[in-house]
Amino acid sequence: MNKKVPEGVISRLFIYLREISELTKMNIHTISSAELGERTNLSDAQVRKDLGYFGQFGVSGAGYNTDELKAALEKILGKDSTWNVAVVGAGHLGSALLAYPGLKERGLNIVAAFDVDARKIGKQVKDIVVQSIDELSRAIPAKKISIGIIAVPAKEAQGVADKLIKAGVECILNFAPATLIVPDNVKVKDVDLSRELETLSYFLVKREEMKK
Amino acid sequence: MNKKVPEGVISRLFIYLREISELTKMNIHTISSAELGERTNLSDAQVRKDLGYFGQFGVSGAGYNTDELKAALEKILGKDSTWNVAVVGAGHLGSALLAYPGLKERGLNIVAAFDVDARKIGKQVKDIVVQSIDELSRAIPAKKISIGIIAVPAKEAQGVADKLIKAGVECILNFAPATLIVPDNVKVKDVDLSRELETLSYFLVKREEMKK
DNA sequence: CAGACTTTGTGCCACTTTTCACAAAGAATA
DNA sequence: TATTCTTTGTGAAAAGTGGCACAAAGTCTG
Repeated sequence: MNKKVPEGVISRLFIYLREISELTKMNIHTISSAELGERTNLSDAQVRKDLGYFGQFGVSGAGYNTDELKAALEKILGKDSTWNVAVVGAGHLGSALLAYPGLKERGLNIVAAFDVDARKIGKQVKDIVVQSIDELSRAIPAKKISIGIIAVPAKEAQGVADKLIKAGVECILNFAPATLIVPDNVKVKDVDLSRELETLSYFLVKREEMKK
Repeated sequence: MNKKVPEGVISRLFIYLREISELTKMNIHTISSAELGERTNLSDAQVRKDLGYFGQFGVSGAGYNTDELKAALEKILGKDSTWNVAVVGAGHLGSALLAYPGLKERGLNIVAAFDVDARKIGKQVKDIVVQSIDELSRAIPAKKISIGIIAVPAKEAQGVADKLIKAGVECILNFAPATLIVPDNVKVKDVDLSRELETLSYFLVKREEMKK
C-alpha cells in the first residue's frame, strides 16, 4: 500500500476535508464524488483517485458517508496530532500569523516568536511575547518546536533558516523571496506573495499582447 | 514561436530574475546554467529548457551574460508595465499586504482597500485609506484596477469574488480557505496559508510513522 | 426479487513536465 | 591556428499526473 503519494493529493485531501466538514455541519450525510468534485472545482475522477491512494471509503451506487469520510481523512492527515510552531520575524506578516486563529484550530500551535529588532522584542500578540532571536536555539528544543515560519526580509532568510535547522526544526514555511539551501532531511515550503502576484500580472501582460 | 508555456516555467523565470538581479548588483556578469540552477535549487537542464521557451540567451562555452539575461527576462515577464491592485479585507493579513513594500517595486500598486467593518473603514495604512466595500463597484473601474486580493473570512470570499468580477477585475489572488467559482476568463490563484502548514505537518506525521 | 439505475474503484491511455544526453558553438590555451 | 575544454540548446526518453471508461458492486423501484 506504500506507493508514493504525490504532494498535490495531500493538498487536495485537505480541501475535501474542509468541504466535508461543512457538509456534516449542515447535516448532510452522503455525497458522491461528482458532487464533491463540483464543490471543489475538481473532476469526479480526481476525487476518487485521490481517495483511492488511501483505501476504499465509498459505497457503489450511493457515494460516501460524510461522517466516515471525515473521520478517515482526519486520520490520514494526522489531524489528531498537534505541532508546535515558531514564527521568526514579527513585522506585519509575522504579526498577522500570530493573530490568525485558524492555525490553532488545525492543530498548529504557535508557541514562540522571534525578532532581531529591539523595538519588537517584548511585544505581545495574543498570548505570545516576541523574544530576541538570540534565544531561538534554546527555545526551539525547550518548547519542542518542529515547524519554523520565516517572515523576515530576504537577506536574513538563509541565516534564520540555518539557525532554525541547527536548533532542530524539521520543516520550514518560508515567506521570504529567497531560495533557501537546506539539508535533505529538512522540508521547505516557499510561499512568495509577490511572486504569486507577479505570475498573475504576467497573465495580464499576455492577455494585453493577445489583444493586439 | 507560440508553443504553450507551462505556468511553472513563468514562476521559475521570476526566480531566475531575482537571482540574476542579485548577481548584477554584485558585479557578476556571467553565469552558467549549472550555477544558476545551484543557486535556485533547480537542475541545469531545467534552467536551460525554461529559457529555451523564449529564445536563445546564452553563449556556448561561456554561459549567460547576467545584464543581458536580466533585460531579457524583464521584457518577457512584462516588468515594464505596472498594474493596479485592490485589497479586500483590512484585517491583519490585508494590512500586512498594504504595508508590504516589495509589491510596488515589482510594478504592483495597491491603490485601494475595502472592508465591511465600520471600525476599519477610514483606517489608513501607508497612503491607502480603507473604504467601505459598497464603494468597490465604483472604485474598481475608476482606478483601473485589474487585480483583486481577497483577504476576508472564507464565508465572505465568494461574495467578494462576485463583486470584484462584476466590477471588472481580471485576476484574483485568494487568501481565503474557500473554493471560488468564477467564469473562465477570470484567473484565480489560491494561497491558503493554513493548508501550506497543514501539508508540512502531514510530512511530520508521515515521518513519525516511519520511525515506528 | 428481478431489472433498471447509480456510483465506486481502477486499469489504461493521453498529456504534461522533467531529465538525459549529445552535437554544435564558442572560449581558452599554447 | 589547431586542439582541448566548457557550456549551450534541444531532440528523445522517462517520469509524473490527470482523465476516460467500464466492470463490479451496491441501491432503488415496482
